[in-house]
Amino acid sequence: MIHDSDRSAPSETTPHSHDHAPRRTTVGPAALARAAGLFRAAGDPARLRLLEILSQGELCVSEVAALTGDDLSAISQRLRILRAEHLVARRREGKHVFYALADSHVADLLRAVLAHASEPAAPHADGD
Amino acid sequence: MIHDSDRSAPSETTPHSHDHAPRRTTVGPAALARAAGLFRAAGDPARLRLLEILSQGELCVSEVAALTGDDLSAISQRLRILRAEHLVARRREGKHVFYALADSHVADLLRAVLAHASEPAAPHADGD
DNA sequence: TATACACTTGAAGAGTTTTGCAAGTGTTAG
DNA sequence: CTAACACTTGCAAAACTCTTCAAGTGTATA
Repeated sequence: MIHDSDRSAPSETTPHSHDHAPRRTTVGPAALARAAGLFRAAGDPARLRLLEILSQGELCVSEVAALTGDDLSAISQRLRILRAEHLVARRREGKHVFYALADSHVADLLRAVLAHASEPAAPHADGD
Repeated sequence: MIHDSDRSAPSETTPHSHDHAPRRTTVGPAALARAAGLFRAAGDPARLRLLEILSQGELCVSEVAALTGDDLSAISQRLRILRAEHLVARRREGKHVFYALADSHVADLLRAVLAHASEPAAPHADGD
């Protein structure tokens, strides 16, 4: 049996609340699912590169295709997935369709993860 | 007809008539790949919930299992994926193995995405 | 040492996703 | 109206991922 005498027991006693929900199982199942979908959409090298490219400015599909060297269909397909998660916004102008990051939150998230990924491995004292 | 301030509408066969900054990779390709892996690891509801749980404090596998009601194996498997992307850190103490978020960057990223996902749909002027 | 406990790992099956090509939609020019 | 251009979507094959169960590793205790 587990004896919690080892250390500060990680008991779920959260005495830092009076009228706010103290024991929220999660931040909200729906929000969690949306967040997971968002991460999953961004969790692909090709799509993440697309986001990174768009973070530098609005571009139309042809321009993106020219930049990455990929097929129009492939770009469009990826953009569709990104758009489904509201990561990018679409704007039509004449024959061209311009894409850009949906909002600054996306750019922020992008910056955060790229910064984290750019850093060398975090220091680990033991077992890694 | 397109309005006055047409952003150099690329109506010709060569749509690269823009005069914006150069478009090379701002982050290294390796960083991009790491970031994608990180997103992909977090892009699963079960794993994201794990991260959210751990953001509240360090826990051992049994405790997590008790909280989520999942099998030890399942938890361990997910934790492994999270650990492979350096999202969580492991610490052994006797028979127990404690997990926690790898660093504050992860907690930050988590907060950012959950905040974004918690918001209602962003207002869209047109095309949605 | 042997046993129980806590966790980890391997492997197979099910389910989901990515990809490439071809056909389809919307828009402007003639 | 027809043609060309820019992009989007459907479909089927291939690739990948998640879950589950059984067996394996490491640690503490009798």
